[in-house]
Order: sequence, then C-alpha cells, then structure tokens
Amino acid sequence: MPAVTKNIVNLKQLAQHLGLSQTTVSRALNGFPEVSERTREKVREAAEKFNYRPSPSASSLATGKARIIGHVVPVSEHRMINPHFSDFLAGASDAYAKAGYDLLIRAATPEQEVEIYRDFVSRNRVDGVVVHAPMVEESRIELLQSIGLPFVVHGRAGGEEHSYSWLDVDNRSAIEKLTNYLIDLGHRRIALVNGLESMNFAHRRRLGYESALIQHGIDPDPDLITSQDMNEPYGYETTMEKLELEQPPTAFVYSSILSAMGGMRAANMHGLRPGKDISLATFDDQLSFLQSKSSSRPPPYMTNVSSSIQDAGRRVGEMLIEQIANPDAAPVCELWKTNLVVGESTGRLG
Amino acid sequence: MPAVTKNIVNLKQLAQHLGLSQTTVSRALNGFPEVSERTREKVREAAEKFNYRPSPSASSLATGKARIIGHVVPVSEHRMINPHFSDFLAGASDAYAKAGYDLLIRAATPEQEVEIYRDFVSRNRVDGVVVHAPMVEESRIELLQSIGLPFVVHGRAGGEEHSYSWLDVDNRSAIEKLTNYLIDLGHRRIALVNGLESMNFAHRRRLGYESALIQHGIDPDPDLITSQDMNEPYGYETTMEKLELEQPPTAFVYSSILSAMGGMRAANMHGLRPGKDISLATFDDQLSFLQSKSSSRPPPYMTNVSSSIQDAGRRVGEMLIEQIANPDAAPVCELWKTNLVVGESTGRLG
DNA sequence: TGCCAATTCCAAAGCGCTTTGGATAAATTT
DNA sequence: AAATTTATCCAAAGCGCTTTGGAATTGGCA
Repeated sequence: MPAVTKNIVNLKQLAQHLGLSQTTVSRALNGFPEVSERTREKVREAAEKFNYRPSPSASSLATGKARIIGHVVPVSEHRMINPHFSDFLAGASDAYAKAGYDLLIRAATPEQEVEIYRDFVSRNRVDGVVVHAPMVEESRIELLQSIGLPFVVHGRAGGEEHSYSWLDVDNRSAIEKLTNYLIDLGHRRIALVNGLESMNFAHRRRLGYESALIQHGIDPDPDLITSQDMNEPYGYETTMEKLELEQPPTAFVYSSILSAMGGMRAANMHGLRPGKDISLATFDDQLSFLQSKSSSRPPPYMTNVSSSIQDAGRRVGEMLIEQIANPDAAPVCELWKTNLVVGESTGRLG
Repeated sequence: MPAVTKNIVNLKQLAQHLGLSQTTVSRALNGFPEVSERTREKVREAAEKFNYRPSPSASSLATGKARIIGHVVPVSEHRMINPHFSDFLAGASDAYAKAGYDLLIRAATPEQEVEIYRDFVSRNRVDGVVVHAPMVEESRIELLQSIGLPFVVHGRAGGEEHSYSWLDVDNRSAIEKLTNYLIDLGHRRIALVNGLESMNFAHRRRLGYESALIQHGIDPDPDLITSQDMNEPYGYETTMEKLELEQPPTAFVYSSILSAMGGMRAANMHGLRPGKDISLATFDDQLSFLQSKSSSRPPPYMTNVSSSIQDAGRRVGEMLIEQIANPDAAPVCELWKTNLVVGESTGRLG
C-alpha cells in the first residue's frame, strides 16, 4: 500500500498548475534570488490559494535539517520534569516558535541518554539539543562535541568552559550574597537546604555558602547542610528536622523556592514567625505560577536572589538557533548576575 | 551542495555489505515474515555492528507516519505551561517513549492553533495530538475530526461526548464532595476559588459547588465565587480579599493546590489557624513537586479530593497511541473518580 | 544588426527509506 | 520425474522535497 498523503497539494501539483517547474516554485518560495519578482508573487499567491505546505520529512530528507530542537529529560528517580523545567520550556518553546523550530522531548533513563544523542545525530532527527542540569562530573558535553551535534548547556560543567556555549546564573555569588546578608543580620547558625550536590549548580551554591561563612570566620557545620531533590516536602521535612536540633539554626538558605515554601510551612508549624523568630531566604527562579499577574503586586514576601528561568530558557533557545544557523561561530557564554531582594522573611537576630 | 549525512551507514550500504537487497534488509529489521530466521539474525547482527539506524525523515516520507505526538500549547496571557502541564507531560512522554514515539511541542497563540493543526496533518509532522484544556465553547474537536487527525482530549467538551476519545476527572462530583463535606461541618458561607470558567473543567467544578449548596438549601453567593488562572498569588489575593468582607466566608474551596497554597499564606497572614479558625479544602492534582518521596510521609495536611495528573498524562498518551495503531476502533472515554481525603486544614464551624 | 552577459527558468539526480510485483531456489506433491 | 507450492529474495518505483548543471530568453552595448 502506498503511503497515504493527507495533504491537498504537493510541490509537483502546484508547479504543474502554475506551468512552472518544481525547481522554480521551490526557489520562489524559499526566497532564492534567481527567480523574478513577478513569478515569485504568482507562486506565492497560488501556494496560498491551494494551501500548499512543504512536507517536513521530505525537506528534512533533502536538506538534512529537521527544524527541531531536542530535549532529553531523565525519567529517573530524580525527575527533571518539574516546575523549573516547564518554565524553562515555556521560554525556549517561544524562541523556537519564532524561528520556525519545533521542540521535541524524549524521556530517557540516564543510561539511555548517550544512545539517544547518537540516535538524534545519526539520522538528524533534531538539529541541536539543550543539555539540562549539568552534573559536577559531566560526560554529555564531550560526547556531543565528539559527535558534532550542536548544543547549548543550561548551566555549566567544570573544566573547559569556553569550548562550548552555555548560559548560567552566577550561583556561587548569588548564594554568597544571601548568606552574607544573613550574617550581617547577626546570624551565625545558618542552614543550607541545597539541591543535589552532584549537580553543578548546587555544588557552586554550596561553595558560595561556605565562602561567605569562612569570610566571617564561621566554620561550616555539616549538620546544617542537606542536599536533595528540590521540592516542597524536602524543604518542610529538613526544616522541621533542623529546628529540632539542640542548637537549631536561626536562619535558612534554600536553593529553591519550592523547598523554601516547605520551610515556611515548617516555620508556621513550629509557631515561628518568619522575619521575627526565624529568617528564611531563598534562590528564586521566578517560577510563573508564583508570579502575580495583577499590577497591584504585593511586595516580595521572601528575601531572595532571583533570576527568571523562563528568560533563561528563551535565551538558551535563541543561542542554540543562532549556533545552528552559524555553526562556525565562537561559543557564546553568558553568566547572569542576580540581585538581592530583601523581603519580610528575614530579620536581625535578636 | 548535497545534504550532509552524519550517519555512519545507511540501508543501501548495509545491504551491500551483507550481499542482500535493501528490501530484504528492511524487511528483516521490521519483522516481516517473508525473511528466514537465519538471514534475519545475520542482518540484526550487522545492523548492531555498524550501528545502523533508519532515518526518521526517510521512513516518515515513505510510510506517512511520523512517530511523533504533537502538543500545541497556548502562549497567550493565560499560559498553559505550568506545573500541571509539566506533570501531565512527564506521564505522557513516558508512555510515548515506551512505544517509540517522540513528543513535540509547538507554542502558539490561540488564533494560530487551527492553522497549526492543519499544518500538522497536511504534511504529517505528527501522527496525533493531545487536546489540552478544553473550553466550554470548544471548536478544536470538530476541526480535528474534520481534518482526520487522531486526538485524545484531556478533559471533555460539552456536546457529543462519545464521538471522540477523552479522559477526564469527575470534576463536578469531586467539588461537590468537598463542598458537601464542608457543609456537613457546619459551614454555610463557603467561597469557591475557581479556575477560569471558560474552561470546561472549571465550569463543571462550579456546577458541583452550586449543586452541593442548593441541595442544602444554601443560596450561592456570587461574592464568594471567583474565576481566574490558577496560581499562587491568585489564591492569596482572593483569600485576603474575601476575608475582609463584612461577612467573610468560614471555608474556602480551591480549584488547585497552587491557589490553595496562596490561601494558606493568606490565612497565616490573618492569623487564622487552618482547621480551627478557618477551613481550607482543595482539588489536588498530586503535583510531583509537592509529593514527598520519603516513606515517612507526613499525613496530608490539606483536606482534598485528588487525582494524579501525571497518571492522566500517561493514560492519555497510551490511549492516543492505541488509537493511532488502530484508527477504526471505537472512541475510548474514561471518567476518573476522586476520593475525599480529610486533612488538618478543615474543622467544624465553631 | 549582431554579440555577449545577465536573467529566468528547467530536467534530472539525489536524500534514505518502504513496498509492489516478480523472479528464483527449495520443498512438496502427484 | 514433472508439476505445483512455498519459502526467500530482489529490482525498481515511489514518497516530496532540494539542488546541480545547463538551456533558453532577454537586455545592453558596440
């Protein structure tokens, strides 16, 4: 049985109708210079009229370009499809749509990931990929470089930082600022509720935290540091636990607004008023579901350093598309700074 | 310039190497019966050895199947890429991956949506689509039926319910249960913090709410009902506002855990203890970032009716794949029930 | 008017796969 | 042993597009 084509009209038919060759029609539509404006206009009109659309698989086969960007996301225990991811996607997909690209997601276990990249590239299913959540020990970057699949990293790995494109938040200085601020308020026992420190961003955040403490002559207390998937219950449980220590911390730094919300809940549970009896501060990705759309926006209720992960997604998408268009350009690296925003959840130790 | 193929080996080369025709090799790999087991095994080995992978665009062109499922998501003011969506995707992409399908997302304004479906189908970029967030006045279903693109609706539209496949939660009875429970606790002034009622699910939830009230001889008070995008600040602001009414509600029903969290924050702000001074209950999609992974899971702190949106995504994905494999089968419709779980956030009016 | 270059167009050859319609060799039956 | 199946395999024709390498037409200039 021949393939069933659902489309109304293909290039051949359109060309036939116009009394032109397929070549000319194709060139007219793709903006090549060797076709006169008059015929180009005619072709455009006919294409419009017959609702002609080129077949992606056919043009992909002919050009070797898929006009698709791939995202491979782990489906392991440490799920990556979470609110951070969806906000990132919202930004990225917007950039893709503007450039005429589609976004493709494939779920995979970490072991499958290498295989998938090979699969992507060997038959050009996608023109490029976004590397999410780089680890401290990261192997994907080398792999992608060696197989020649364009990519942009959201975050950074260690090592050769200028051999590939990435966009990262200055995690270290962000958390350092937050910690310094708490120290300035008189706090000495400050807990860090961090993300998984096998991840590069969390590792850097810890360095920032420790650096602030050490600068002020405070010894980091391992009992006050935890490292896990960033979700609400983690923030709740950890905060509850730490508050029951013999010498409980007087301030908490959270690596994510999600766990910070859990921390809030724990503080309420203990009858502690944030900003008075206890101080809570967090890194904030400006997740959209927490953003007020009304103009009469309430003041930020939590002290934070923030950076829009949605904007990051958009920019990463743009960078990747530029790179695909211009493969020989030098890598682009962007390090985004954050600002400290003082809210109502922190106060002087007293 | 001819297309640059990055793959190591194509079908022709593989066949040449094996001393077989492309036909035989293709059939061997695709499990056709007219090839002997011995040669099939040989072909498999060689394919493995040379790391052969069929080109998706080529096979898509030849078969008319893309092995891709499309999701078109609005990028309007009322963004659809939110935590609910990402959890749904997590489930769906898992189902797709298991069946060898990829997931494609295209961001679009509502006006573009029709155009995109036509685009999808006319050149089979995708084999089917998931319809998200059906409205009360829904036009996509008829469109998709008329152009013959397989689809499954997450939710339902009104009208002909058995002419297409869908999976929905019994929104009406869910909210009815919740409201009834609050009434049984003695509450009479119960606020509904609903989603956008132009959406079908929110419309149904409102019906459930009103039905419970009316059954108990309570007149729904329009002042106690709001309808907006479900996010945290909405829950906060609405709850704050309602609490300042002359006759404030004694209980709140939220359409989403996100706004319920905002409600919690507002209650705390007012110094009201949930479960004592005020009752809060919510519909809960079991968003993964709120789920505790530890076994020592705390009791649910909010009274709720719940249904896993991730499971829904998985099931919708499965249904769609089945439908694509078997286009002439009857539509599949699933209505998922919810259970009332009593938590600590509700109490007898006292 | 004749010649050369620029303009405008086209036929045909892929891209890598699937599938049709046989052909050939092996096994079975008469 | 000849005739008929049956099991294997193959050449070639698409799928719908892009792109190469010319060919035909037009315009400018001497």
